[in-house]
Amino acid sequence: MESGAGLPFDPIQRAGDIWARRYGPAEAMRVATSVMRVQQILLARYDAVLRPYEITFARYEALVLLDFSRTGSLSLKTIGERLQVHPTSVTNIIDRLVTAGLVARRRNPDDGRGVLATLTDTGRDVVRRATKDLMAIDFGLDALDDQDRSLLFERLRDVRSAAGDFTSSE
Amino acid sequence: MESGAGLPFDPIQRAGDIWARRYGPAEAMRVATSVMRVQQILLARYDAVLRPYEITFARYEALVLLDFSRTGSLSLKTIGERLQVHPTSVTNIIDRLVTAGLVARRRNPDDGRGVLATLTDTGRDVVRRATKDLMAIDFGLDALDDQDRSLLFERLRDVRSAAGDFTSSE
DNA sequence: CCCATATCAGTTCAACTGATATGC
DNA sequence: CGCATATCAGTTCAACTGATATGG
Repeated sequence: MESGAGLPFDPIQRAGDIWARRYGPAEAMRVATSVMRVQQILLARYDAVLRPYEITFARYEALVLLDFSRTGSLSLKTIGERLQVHPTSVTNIIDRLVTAGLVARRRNPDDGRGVLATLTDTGRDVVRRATKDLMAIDFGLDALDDQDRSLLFERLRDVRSAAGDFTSSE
Repeated sequence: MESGAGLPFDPIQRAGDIWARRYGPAEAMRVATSVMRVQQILLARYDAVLRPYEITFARYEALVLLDFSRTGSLSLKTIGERLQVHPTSVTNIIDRLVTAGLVARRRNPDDGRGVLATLTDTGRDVVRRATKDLMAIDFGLDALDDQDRSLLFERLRDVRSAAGDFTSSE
């Protein structure tokens, strides 16, 4: 992929070496910095792929969640919980998707306090096409084989679990 | 660590299962989503630890880089390259650090176009104490042992390398 | 009444674009 | 002159706080 930047050395490796001499054990810092940087790289690539559809990755994630639901609609509350997004951010994300014609808002018939976001036909088409495009670039992870991917998922799940992100095995 | 949220199931695991039935192979998507979420979790924890010092993680990273340099000073250009941050963002980050009295700006004597950012005594004290605090929480990665950390670093390095982030082995 | 859900107004933060000043 | 470095003005985005409206 090789975007123009490209230092002639690995800045995280170098920082880790200096860190180890100056501060102490550098293993955690190296992983932390790597996660930050990879997140930045991946997000930039996803946003580039999604630009033609005029959606951000955050909005794409909301569309996927809706496409997954049986009826194509979910309460904003549920969307916020699943995507771990702040209520006001959910309102904003759905606002944009409604403006773009990809989602419709309606009151929850079962609970007048709630609002349901529902995929429109256009929205369903966009999420399917965007997904195809993201899978075509392998989510920016073609450097990893399936074993690496499973391993990475599991270790990152351990971190999420320890942070109290969810509770299944306890 | 258990912040209040906490779903009764792993939302990424669940999304992966549905994805596999609806869209196809879900390994890449699971890793991608995990990276996004872990980055969010870690950043929130770092910002909480750094709040007493009134710096963000981005500003902390700049302080560390300066502390690592022989003279405690680097050109803004170098800082931007190492931290992979946009020039205007570097200006902003250094602005804040100067206002907080942690860094001083001066012209580069060797190149009048450049500006050097230099750690103040206060800045050096803050970065040392903040580092101690971050190491005390193990950078939020106490769920991983050293072997996991090395493994994670290496696989994430593969992703960064494939993205052209640096060139050392080619 | 209290609590839940969603929204609104406004703040902070960081990435970015485009234009500009200054020095090599 | 062209090019590099940094800054400035302004936009977009997302997370957040605090306040508010509405319904259970």
